[in-house]
Order: sequence, then C-alpha cells, then structure tokens
Amino acid sequence: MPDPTPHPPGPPATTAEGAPGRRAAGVRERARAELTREIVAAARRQLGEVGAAALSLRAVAREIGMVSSAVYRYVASRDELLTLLITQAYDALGAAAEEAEAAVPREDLLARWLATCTAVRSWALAHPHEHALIFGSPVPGYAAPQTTIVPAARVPRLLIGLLVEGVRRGRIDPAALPALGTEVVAALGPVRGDVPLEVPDELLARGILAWTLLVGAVSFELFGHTHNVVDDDAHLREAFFTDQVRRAADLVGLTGT
Amino acid sequence: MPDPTPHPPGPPATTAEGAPGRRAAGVRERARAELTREIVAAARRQLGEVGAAALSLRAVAREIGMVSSAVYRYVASRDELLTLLITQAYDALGAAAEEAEAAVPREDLLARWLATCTAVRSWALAHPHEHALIFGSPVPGYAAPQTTIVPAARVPRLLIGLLVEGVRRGRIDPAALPALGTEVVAALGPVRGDVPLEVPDELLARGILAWTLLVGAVSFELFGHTHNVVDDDAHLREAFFTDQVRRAADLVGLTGT
DNA sequence: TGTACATCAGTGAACGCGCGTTCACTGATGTAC
DNA sequence: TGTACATCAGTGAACGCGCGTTCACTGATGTAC
Repeated sequence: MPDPTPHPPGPPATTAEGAPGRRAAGVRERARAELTREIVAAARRQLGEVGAAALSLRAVAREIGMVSSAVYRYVASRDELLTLLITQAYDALGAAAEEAEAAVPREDLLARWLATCTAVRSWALAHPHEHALIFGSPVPGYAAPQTTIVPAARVPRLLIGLLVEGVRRGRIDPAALPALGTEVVAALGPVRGDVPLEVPDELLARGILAWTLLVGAVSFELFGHTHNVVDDDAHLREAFFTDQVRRAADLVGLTGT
Repeated sequence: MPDPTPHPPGPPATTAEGAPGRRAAGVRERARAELTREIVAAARRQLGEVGAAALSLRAVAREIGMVSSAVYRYVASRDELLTLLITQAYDALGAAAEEAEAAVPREDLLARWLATCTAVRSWALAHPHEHALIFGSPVPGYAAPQTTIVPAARVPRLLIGLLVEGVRRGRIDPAALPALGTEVVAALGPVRGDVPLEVPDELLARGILAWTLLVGAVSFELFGHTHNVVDDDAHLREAFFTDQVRRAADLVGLTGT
C-alpha cells in the first residue's frame, strides 16, 4: 500500500485546473471513455453468451483485440466490471420501462401500470442474462456496492408514482383501506422514508407485493419454471403474464379506465 | 462409441439373476450407494460455500479424501452431480413443506397454507445456495433433465391440494369466481391436466400467482432485494413475509378459521 | 513555433492457480466350480 | 472348503485448457517553457 506503483493511474480525476489544455486533455479523456464503453459493451456481449459467473476479463480483452493486461487501464478488476454491468443493466431496464410508460395517455393509470410491467418483461426476454444478473442468484464472491441502489430503484419508483397519482386523482381511496398490523408497519421502516405519505402503509405493502410478483413472474418464465405449466406459444405466454400483472394492478386499486 | 472402454462400468444394473450371491452383491451395492451419498453430501456442502457455478468435482474429491478420477466411478460427470443436487434440493424442500403442513389441524386451511409458505421460506434461509440452485439463475451450460420435474412439483402440489380441499369443504365457492379469459385458459393448457377439475381455471390462475409470489418473496429476501425496503430484524422480516403470503391466501379464497 | 519533459496506453512475459476428463495400472473383493 | 478367474474400486500421471493479476518495458501523445 505505501509504495505508489507506477502502474494503475486510475481515472484521471478530471484534472483539477482546466482552462488551458482543456481540449487536449479532453481528447485523451474522450478516448478513455470511448474504450471503457467498448470494454463494457464487449463484457455485455459475453455476459449474454456465457453468463455472469463465467464472465472473464481475458475473454473481454480478446474480443476487443487487446492484451489482457491492458484492460486494467480501464477497469480496476473483474468485480468493478461486474458492477458496471449491473448498474447499466438496471439503468437500461429503468429506461425501457419509463419510455413505455411515458407513451401511454396520462389518465389511463391501469394502462400505464400494464405498460410498465410489460416493458419489464420484454426487456428481460430480450436481455435474459442481464435480467439474471440483477434478479437471479447473486454472483458468488461478489458484493454489490452502494452504486447500484439508485438505478435499482427506477422501476419501483415508477410503480410507486402510479400509486401516488392514483391517490391524488381519487382513483384510490386511502381511507377505504384497512390498517396494517403494527409489526408489518415496523418492518417497512426503511422504505417508508422513500415513499410519499399519500401512499399509506397498507397500500405500500400491496405495492411491494405487486413488484415482487412482477419480478417473480418474469424470473419464473425466464428460468424455466413455467415449463409444463404455461403453453410455449409466445402470444399465450404474454396473455398469461398480462393477466397476472392485471391482478396485481387490481390489488393496488388500479382498475380499468 | 463402438469400443467398450473398460473404464466406467456404470451402476451395475441390478444383476439380472439374483437368488444366490444376493447378499454378497448387496455388500458391494451398499458400499457403492454409501459412497455416492457421501459424494453428494460433500457436493452439497461445497455448494453451500462457493455456489453452483463454482462447484468442482476435484474439490468434492478432495473433501472426501479421494483422488479426483475416482469420483467418476460414482457420477458420470459434473452435470450429473448437479442434477443429483437439484433433485435432492427439490425433495428436501418438498419434504420440509409437507412435514410443516401435516402438523397443522386439518380443518384450518389458512394455517396449513401459511405453514407451507413459512416452511418454504425457512428452508431457503437455512439452505440459501440450494434455494438459489433451484430458483435462481440457471447454471450456465447446464440443462435440467426430466428427472427434476416430479420433485419440483411437490410444493405446488401441496398448495393445489389446499385449494381442492377448500372447494370440497365449501370454503371456496367456485361458482362465485369470474370466468377466465379464453386466451389465459388456453395458456394454462399444460398444467390443466395435472390439476383436479374442482379447481376452476380462474382459481388455478390465482394459485399460480400465489406460488409465483411465494417464491418471488423468498428470492427477493435471499438475493438482497429487500435491502433498504424491509427492516433487517429477523422477526420483522418474518412478519412481513407472513403478511405477504396471507394476502396470497386471501386471493385464492383461504381466509381465517 | 520548437524543444525537453511528463504523462499515459498498450505490450508481452510471467506467476500461480484450478479445472474436467481420460487412461493404463494395481490390488482387493466377490463368484463359480 | 479351496482354488482360478472375473469384477470392480481406487491410483497417479497426464492432457489441454483458462483464469486474474502483476510488472518492467516501449512508444506515442500531450504539456510547459
């Protein structure tokens, strides 16, 4: 630790001063960013082929025609690469869901709910290994850092937003909901601060159930647990999924227009 | 293929004739079975330490003091070992759930439901890697054979049994249920044959939702997705889980005594 | 504008490791007469 | 009961492979005067 090896210079910490030489430094920085992107893209491709556990820095280097040690100029370790893949997967999923949701007329809360859920499923079907990376078994020996928290919350935030809107528009009547047991209320302590008070505890519990069901249903389908249960036909599968998430919408009080 | 290598004799196909020499042959067979069990047990221990992707035949051999090649007398390959682990995990989970359910008074269908769900969660908390093995991301490069289908269905079968009983005892009124959309009915084709007709399509769809939620909730907790959502306290976690699966029971029509 | 110097990207070899699987073999254990 | 033979379990060496990471190095690219 005390000897500063000349090797990994790390990200250049955006050179403190910056008025002159800005463009020049910008060139190096841009090249750096570009190659980092290339590395992550290659890693993503590899992830899609062999899965997270078998993801290898050497293979990534090979794919972009670099020598394996050169990759260490851009990522500090295999774990850091995994972290990048995870946050980017969460972000891609979040963006897909947000885009689909935004395309639906604002008044139709049920349709917005269903669009969000369907987008989550479609993204997962299109990126099965990335779904597995964020919602499947944890990668052995890897601990997700704080960095992933915010992107991980994008889809839940979207769904909570729909609940808030439902309450504000009078589509969901918080007063009509039963009270939640005190222990369960206590259990929800950590999330309580992140959710507007318009969403009472009971509704929050239902929302979490819906979110759990959504991810559970997608994972079940992706991981093969619907074999011998649901038909193989793509259209029927989607119909079944829609039926399930519509039930979840029902539960939180978002019914048809 | 056409040359019968002298090496792997495989399981001895239970020597056709068997009147004399029975006990002697039995000794070898018993030793064989015993060692196979030891191998699988060691593999299970290893699974608990490094996860499925990193499970290695050589490490298993090391743990039981064998040379790595000797293991091939007992299991044909790493994949076969994985298959054994998977079916045994399903069976252990199924047995735990069945035992917990059997301990509850027969009349209390809700309590039987909750006991089943709680057993699934407890087993998963006690055997996180085995839960991940059967409900997490598929192991890359491994395809589950038919052998796993029956044990995999044990818990679902238990839950379906409760629905059947609920209908037979008049606790669930099938006539009061809405009809299920024709597409969703079609989607349920494969499973329909395995579920008694007392459980109408609509109830079946709700049952699958409940099962999906159950596994989803356990996986969420186990894979760390309830961080920053549910409190860390074990008791509160359980209270939250119970609340969620009680909602699932509600949905299928199993309410309090 | 021109030169001397510092910064950085990429190289290639190496360390030390573990893996699945095969194969010819030695002994021990059972079987048949 | 005793011997000749067949079956099986376990050994040890080997094949061929890939991995993450480090390190001293060569050049190219930028920076300061």
